[in-house]
Amino acid sequence: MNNKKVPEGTISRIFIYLREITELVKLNIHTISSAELGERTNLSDAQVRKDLGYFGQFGVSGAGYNTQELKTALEKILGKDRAWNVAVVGAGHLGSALLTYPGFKERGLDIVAAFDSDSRKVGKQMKEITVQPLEELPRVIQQKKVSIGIIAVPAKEAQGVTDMLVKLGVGCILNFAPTSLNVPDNVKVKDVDLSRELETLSYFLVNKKAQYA
Amino acid sequence: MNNKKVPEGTISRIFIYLREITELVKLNIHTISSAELGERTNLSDAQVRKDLGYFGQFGVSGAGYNTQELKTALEKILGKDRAWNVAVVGAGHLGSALLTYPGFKERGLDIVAAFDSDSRKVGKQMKEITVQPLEELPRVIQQKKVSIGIIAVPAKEAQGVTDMLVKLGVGCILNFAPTSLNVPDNVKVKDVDLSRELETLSYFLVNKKAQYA
DNA sequence: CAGAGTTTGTGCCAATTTTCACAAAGTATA
DNA sequence: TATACTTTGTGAAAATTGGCACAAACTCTG
Ligand SMILES: NC(=O)c1ccc[n+]([C@@H]2O[C@H](COP(=O)([O-])OP(=O)(O)OC[C@H]3O[C@@H](n4cnc5c(N)ncnc54)[C@H](O)[C@@H]3O)[C@@H](O)[C@H]2O)c1
Ligand SMILES: NC(=O)c1ccc[n+]([C@@H]2O[C@H](COP(=O)([O-])OP(=O)(O)OC[C@H]3O[C@@H](n4cnc5c(N)ncnc54)[C@H](O)[C@@H]3O)[C@@H](O)[C@H]2O)c1
Repeated sequence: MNNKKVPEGTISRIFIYLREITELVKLNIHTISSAELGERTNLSDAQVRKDLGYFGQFGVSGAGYNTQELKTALEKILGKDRAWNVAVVGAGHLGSALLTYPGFKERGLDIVAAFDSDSRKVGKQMKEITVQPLEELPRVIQQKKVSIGIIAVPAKEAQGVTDMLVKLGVGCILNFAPTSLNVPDNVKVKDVDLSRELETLSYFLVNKKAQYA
Repeated sequence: MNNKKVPEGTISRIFIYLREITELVKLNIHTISSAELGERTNLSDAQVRKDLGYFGQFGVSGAGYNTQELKTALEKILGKDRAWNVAVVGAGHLGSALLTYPGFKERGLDIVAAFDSDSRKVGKQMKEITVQPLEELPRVIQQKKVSIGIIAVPAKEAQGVTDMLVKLGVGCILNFAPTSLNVPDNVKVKDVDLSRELETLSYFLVNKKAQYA
């Protein structure tokens, strides 16, 4: 264990390990080595050990990691021993897909509200959630103690919606709109720009020959 | 200009610059400095210059960059002077959202086919695309010269579908399934794990106090 | 319980990426 | 045209990140 800053990549990978470990516990596998865990996650054994090392010492030399213990420890550290309340703004194609996805709840991410400015969308029921008008946003966000917001509105609406959320104390935002959001330093934004992901892949194709020349 | 390997992050950011520059051209703004471009994209001026520097010299000292020229140059370099054929496998909630999204085509990413193993989904029309049965995949992928595949099937189906695509010569894959895919070295996979993105954000909340302590 | 084998945790090094900083090259003005 | 100002392009420094390698810690077997 050390006090050094944990790299962003490590945090992301830790959740991969946790996902795998959870699977192993279900399969009644009690022990796993960093090498095996790396194999299953397409990462190196050294990477696995180094990543876990940021959070503590969980392993046993010569034996590996106890899956149940590691699972419990990681869940505690990562804040997975509680659920997080999430709100989706924009109940269009993408917003709807997110609202109906059961995988979030399974992982402690509880979508508790959805908003849309279009009256035709308002009132729609999706799973347990009813789409509410944008006017309700301030009240509901505070009442339901939402700490994570998802932006699924068109790009030119994104900054405005973001400002509302930030003002209400939402601490982080997952942004699907292809635009750069401005937020204060204490708010964390994660962009998911799908066009850009595909474009980056296409660039790989453009330069494939070069790479292997 | 140099022959050095271009960092992945640079490639991703270059598309951000291009998006912004395209906007500027539309707004009839003819010139922009690295500082201004950085401002608009939440990146540093040095980062902007260094990134562009991997691809050539586009600026004019004392003046900045000509937006139209930079746009044309970047589009050429990035392979945006042509379109890429994309196929979506899995026409469920997420797949449908992707199929109806007009933003891809605008950026030269042409979804030309969609497949689903569920007969209830097959035949559905979404924009110009009709969902086809999985059996048609090999024929269609080759006929339509698909070079990018999008995996939007459940996690346990993902590897099987991936293997099919890889076998047919698809060069890169955007994977939405929360699982680690195994592919040969010459195939590029980009994972979009939305649960993990949200989890990573929640970790930020857990450690927010610590960060500012 | 001794000796062989396994696996962790981590210091150190290598590679990559970002930031700094400034000479060189331009613009603008009068 | 000269002078002041602006901005680029890029080496060199700093920071971050990933991989190696091995002592130490533990297990397993006979
Ligand atoms: N659908 C995709 O596959 C896809 C892919 C990449 C990026 N995106 C991005 O994700 C975002 C959403 O995409 P989508 O396909 O769901 O679009 P969509 O048009 O289907 O849905 C957007 C929704 O936002 C609502 N809205 C508009 N302004 C609003 C506001 N100010 N407050 C609240 N709601 C508002 C609209 O009424 C609509 O229901 C867009 O920014 C888009 O560029 C989507
Ligand atoms: N919807 C979301 O918001 C969301 C969020 C995070 C991750 N994901 C992931 O994205 C993937 C798709 O999610 P979804 O919500 O669209 O699920 P979904 O169940 O709505 O759609 C999956 C589709 O894949 C089809 N399918 C199943 N096996 C197939 C196969 N072998 N070949 C072709 N098609 C097959 C199904 O018939 C179904 O239509 C899943 O892996 C999910 O975990 C989705």
